[in-house]
Amino acid sequence: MYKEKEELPAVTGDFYEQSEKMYVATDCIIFGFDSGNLKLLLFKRRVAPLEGEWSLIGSFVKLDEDVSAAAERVLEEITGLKNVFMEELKVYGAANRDPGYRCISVGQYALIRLKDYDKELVEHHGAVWHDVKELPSLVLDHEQMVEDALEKLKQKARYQPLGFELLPEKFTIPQLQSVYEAIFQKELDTRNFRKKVFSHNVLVKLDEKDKSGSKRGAFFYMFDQKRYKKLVEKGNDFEVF
Amino acid sequence: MYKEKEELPAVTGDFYEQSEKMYVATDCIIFGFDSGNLKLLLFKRRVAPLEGEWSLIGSFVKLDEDVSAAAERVLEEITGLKNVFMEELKVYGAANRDPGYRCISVGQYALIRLKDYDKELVEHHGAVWHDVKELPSLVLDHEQMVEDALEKLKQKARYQPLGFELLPEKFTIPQLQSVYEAIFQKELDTRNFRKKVFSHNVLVKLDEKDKSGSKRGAFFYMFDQKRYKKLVEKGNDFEVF
DNA sequence: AAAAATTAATGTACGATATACATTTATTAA
DNA sequence: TTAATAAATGTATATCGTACATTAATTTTT
Repeated sequence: MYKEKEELPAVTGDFYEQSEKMYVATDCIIFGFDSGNLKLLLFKRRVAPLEGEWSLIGSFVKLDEDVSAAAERVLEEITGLKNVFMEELKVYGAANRDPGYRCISVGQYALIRLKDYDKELVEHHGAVWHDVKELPSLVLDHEQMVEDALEKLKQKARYQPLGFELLPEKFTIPQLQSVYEAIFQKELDTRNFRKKVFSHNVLVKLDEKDKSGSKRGAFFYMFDQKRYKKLVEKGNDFEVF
Repeated sequence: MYKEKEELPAVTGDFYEQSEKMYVATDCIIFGFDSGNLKLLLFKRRVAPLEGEWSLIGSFVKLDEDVSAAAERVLEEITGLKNVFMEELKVYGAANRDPGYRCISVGQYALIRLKDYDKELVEHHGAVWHDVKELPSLVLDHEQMVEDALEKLKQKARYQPLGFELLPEKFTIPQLQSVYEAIFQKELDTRNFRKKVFSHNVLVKLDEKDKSGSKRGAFFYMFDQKRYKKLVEKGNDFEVF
């Protein structure tokens, strides 16, 4: 027999010693929506290294903490929000991505309702909302993360009802359309949009109107989570859009 | 001013000390295709811990190594193959996923041509191909990884020409259909399948026939990478299937 | 009180695509 | 020559995507 350890150093699953530490971090790409535009929450670093530079909001993953929990912790620390839509984007694992340390980062993107977050907390951390069309330079590979997140959002939003995550519970159809126009970066036809979103029977019309946007006013709607879940369970692999 | 470090422990991006090590690994979900069935390459552990148990093939990520490079290294060490389709699946980051150590794993799935790999190398590592419909129990969260990979493959294969990665360069339409039937886990209509795959003009018909599967023989085709890339560049967001 | 202004809401016709479905063809083996 | 086998092909229908213009409700202005 051959000596297993020597001939099969890496794939056998037994541990070898690493002389330096490997760090694991998570960075959050936090999206919001306001007056027709997608917004991104960025953070101006107030300590070295990279003081004064804009970056995403992140943290190291603690040794006894799930990676997803780390991202939830960061989000809550910055915005005060729990239980919002958040999902893994991608691992950023280039050996040289962070000069000086070896650190991989798990990018996670979140969609939040701009009305809900804790403004004091955000300001206290030096975090600021930026229009995604006018972003400053970001540290490290954070610009890549944002680009990837925008692309993933575009893809996912076609088959999962993500638009609703960016709006208040009560919203109007013109508002919803505006969200999707921001995500897909193109204008949509009003009539076709309505046809599509109504076709799934997951919107509940309310009696109330939103008069802030027009003289006539637009009816409020709510998204029916239960009915949506039933559709998914039935294996309905439908396009929300 | 407040003391930044105390009040903002985690989100400022500066380093705090971790008392124990965080390990980063990668596990490869390696798919092949043979006689109508999807196959998965599994590895019977020959050393403690978990000796004798089946697991995916993995490795720790080295300190000076990209995460993706680690997966490529594992794949080559096991199969002798380079430059095959491989893509990140998901991070497995539960704090307690590996008893004893804190280790996160980046799952990566690969699609390989069964004719190409180095059989001696595979056997030498104690790796064995299993039909995905008859898998043994796997260690840790590896069963979850396989399930996730199968689901992702199903999703991705609709919009990206992944089926070709599992076949030899020259293949017949019945073979190709068989691959997609294995991926989607359902039977497809011959006429509609042909209509669809030919509609994109990315298949090149050869003069040669494959007589192994029938008396009449089926013509060989090749996938035209260049023409496919042109379509993608034109922004053609088409369903391969 | 009437008119103007503004955004919300609605329907239809046409083209493209998905789906369901049965027969003929090429070749080998008997 | 016949039988057997899998490969190859076309059409009709339903569904869905897309393009496109007018009317309705309400407030503000005159």
